[in-house]
Amino acid sequence: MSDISLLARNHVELLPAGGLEAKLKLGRPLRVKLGIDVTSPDIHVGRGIPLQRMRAFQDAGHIGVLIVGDYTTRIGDPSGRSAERPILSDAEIDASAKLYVDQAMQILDPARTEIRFNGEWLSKLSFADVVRLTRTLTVAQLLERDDFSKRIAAGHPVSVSELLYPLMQAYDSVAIEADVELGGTDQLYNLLAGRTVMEAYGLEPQVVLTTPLLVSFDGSKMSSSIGNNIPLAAAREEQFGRTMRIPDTMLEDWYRLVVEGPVPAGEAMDAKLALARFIVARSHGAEAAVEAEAHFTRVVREGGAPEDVPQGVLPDGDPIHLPALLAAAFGLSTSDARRMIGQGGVKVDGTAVSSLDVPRAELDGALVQAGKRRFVQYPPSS
RNA sequence: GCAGGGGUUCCCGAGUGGCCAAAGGGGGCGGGCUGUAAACCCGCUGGCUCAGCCUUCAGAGGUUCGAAUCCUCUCCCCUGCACCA
Repeated sequence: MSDISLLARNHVELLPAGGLEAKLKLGRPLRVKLGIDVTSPDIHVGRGIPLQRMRAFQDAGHIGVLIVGDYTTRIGDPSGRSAERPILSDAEIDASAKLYVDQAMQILDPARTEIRFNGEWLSKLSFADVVRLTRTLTVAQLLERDDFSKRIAAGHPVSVSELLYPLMQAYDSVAIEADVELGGTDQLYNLLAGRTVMEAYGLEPQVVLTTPLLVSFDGSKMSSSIGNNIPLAAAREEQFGRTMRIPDTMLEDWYRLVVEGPVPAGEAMDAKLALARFIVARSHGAEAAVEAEAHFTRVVREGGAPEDVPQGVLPDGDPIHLPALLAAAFGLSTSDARRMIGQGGVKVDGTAVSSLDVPRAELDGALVQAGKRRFVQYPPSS
């Protein structure tokens, strides 16, 4: 019925050995779980990789169960110290969850996806239930987690509530009776904790399948907080440009993990362009990919202005103080703008300017550029 | 609770009375080189119509001509000890 090598393509761990084969022999659609954190409503290409696995299971007739971690997010980090886990309002969480699901559907098959909010069951646990849950793991087991042990070794704080996160995630598997749980390799600990906890609750433990973390253009794993991400919700030009930033040496990994195919023969440049088109097309459609490439060619490769440059309005006065103008147009500080001018990064109609005050006539009807990518057009006064 | 050690600009991390808007690295930005990149080279990196001025070194007071640096209190973190019906 299902080809295991296809389902488990690119996996790093597939545990326990033979577990997936046994599950498939049950002859019913498997419940394949993937948990998502809704702290920021951002799925990026890297986080899309486990989703691609879920899609493969769906295509083979199984059910994808997407767990929205609304409750986990709602609790937040009680110490209030972590910027990564801000406490969000219910409305923010709901909005964020919706965006998240929309993005996930770029990759998933909606007809075979079940969306569940973990508040559904976590909010109903009594304190006694929570204590029962905590009995399923020991402190030593919790501290085994690399992340915790490293932070402790480095003298960084680990709050007790953080120790509960793996337990909450594990309980999700109990609640939905997961057959398989997917995740990045960074989730291995949590996924395995899910097995232990499921067993303690008298369930058949889930099979654990981890996928590699996608290394981004800066050489570290793709992450929203680092800012090296390519969000599935990002604009077409942005997705295209960010993809083109990856070094040629990463092409093989990206093709294997994202496209799930070989790198096309020929120039690295062409392969990268094709990759960028693939990513944009998946999120925005084939036509968007063509437009994004045209934009990239014009702005980045040829150094020209984009097709639709935002219109600006010149302030009163003559001459015009350029730092203030740039600050207003591009959201810079005037100090920043001054630096850019001083370094020859500001052009008016293609010519670098060096003076801080520019006669109004020179700006009237001019195209102003700051750096490579910031443009503003001032319409001629009549 | 007690005893030590800490909290520095986006991040890491120097600085322990003036030469400090604060070393160095990372990241980022601008320029150059180029096939997009990467690599490499140069420069910049708190704010302000900027040869000057203003606001920063957990927070609030204080000492001093002068404080990131000294003192007091507060908050937070770490380590050890103690507590643990």
